[in-house]
Amino acid sequence: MPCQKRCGSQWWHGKVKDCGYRITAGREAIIDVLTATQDHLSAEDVYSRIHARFPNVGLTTIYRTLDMLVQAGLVFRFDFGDGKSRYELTQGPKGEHHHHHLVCTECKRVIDYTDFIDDELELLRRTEKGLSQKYGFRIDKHMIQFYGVCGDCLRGKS
Amino acid sequence: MPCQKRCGSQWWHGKVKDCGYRITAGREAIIDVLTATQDHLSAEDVYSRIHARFPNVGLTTIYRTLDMLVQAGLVFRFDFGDGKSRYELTQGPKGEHHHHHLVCTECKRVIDYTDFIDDELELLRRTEKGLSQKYGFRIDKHMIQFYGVCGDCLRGKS
DNA sequence: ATATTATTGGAAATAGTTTCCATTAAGGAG
DNA sequence: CTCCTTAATGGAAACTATTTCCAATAATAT
Repeated sequence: MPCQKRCGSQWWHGKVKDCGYRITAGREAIIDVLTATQDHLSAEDVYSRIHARFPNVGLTTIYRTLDMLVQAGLVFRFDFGDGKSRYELTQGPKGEHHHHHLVCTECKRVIDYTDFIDDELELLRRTEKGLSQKYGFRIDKHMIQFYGVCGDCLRGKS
Repeated sequence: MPCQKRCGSQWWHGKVKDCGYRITAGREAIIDVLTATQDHLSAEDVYSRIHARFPNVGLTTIYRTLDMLVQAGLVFRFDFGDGKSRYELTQGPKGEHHHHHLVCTECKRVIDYTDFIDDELELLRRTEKGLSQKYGFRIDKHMIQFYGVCGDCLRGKS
């Protein structure tokens, strides 16, 4: 696929190049899809959204590229317990919206929350520091998820 | 499989029965394996440990039983990013050792830590309360994991 | 001891993800 | 701008963890 027009969003080019990866139209398209959504997309989700515009981008490339973006630190891979990986930008073009997740174990709905995030991040920073000292780890990222049953499912039941 | 001798550990029988499940030798064996280890076992791991003593317990039963134990709240399922689920008792017979995880993304080693856990749990309690009020969730459990590169891998590299 | 119903093992099916390999295209050098 | 090297690609096939199916078996209530 020729890579004619890629002017819109270059904020991520540096990180990708720094890791020795090339900029391609497929990668561009995947980043675009992830940038445009608030959802937690699976590889298949990304594939179908891309396929509409670029019918010749294969599912294999989606997997490969998502892996690559995870390596490069641009994307975070989540597991919400439904058997497939979900992908999200670690941060958008402007560094916005770091959040944590609240997962309904009944309907599998996932809520992003940012409430309390400041307290959480503050504690996490302290914990990260302590852990990295005690265990000699270099800590790159964290993950916090709460699991439970959402209001709808609670009402729908009992 | 006849269930001849199951006197050792009955602390979990109540929870299982309360959920309408039966006590079987296979379930007994699986709980025993999980109780006896500090590791993060996959279904296959559990299978091979059980198979030594009970050659006629099938892998399917392992999966089924682990699912059931997760439902009953006795076991927690983790995903450390290596493509297979890992299982751990939510708490041992005496409620000991609640911990969080530190995962090396290079060698996949997982360290259980309990340092800082008090501060973390205190914050989590507050967050849980706030979240459940705001979003109407009933929160059942949480998961905190840190990802990074362990000391050995850091040294082995650069 | 018996009847009911959940649990079981094994084979086969499924689903997500990875591998393989010949082809194509990105990015640096000239 | 063109050439060259090497990474990236697509599609089919392979792989692996997990689930489904079903007839046989065993756990509990009576």
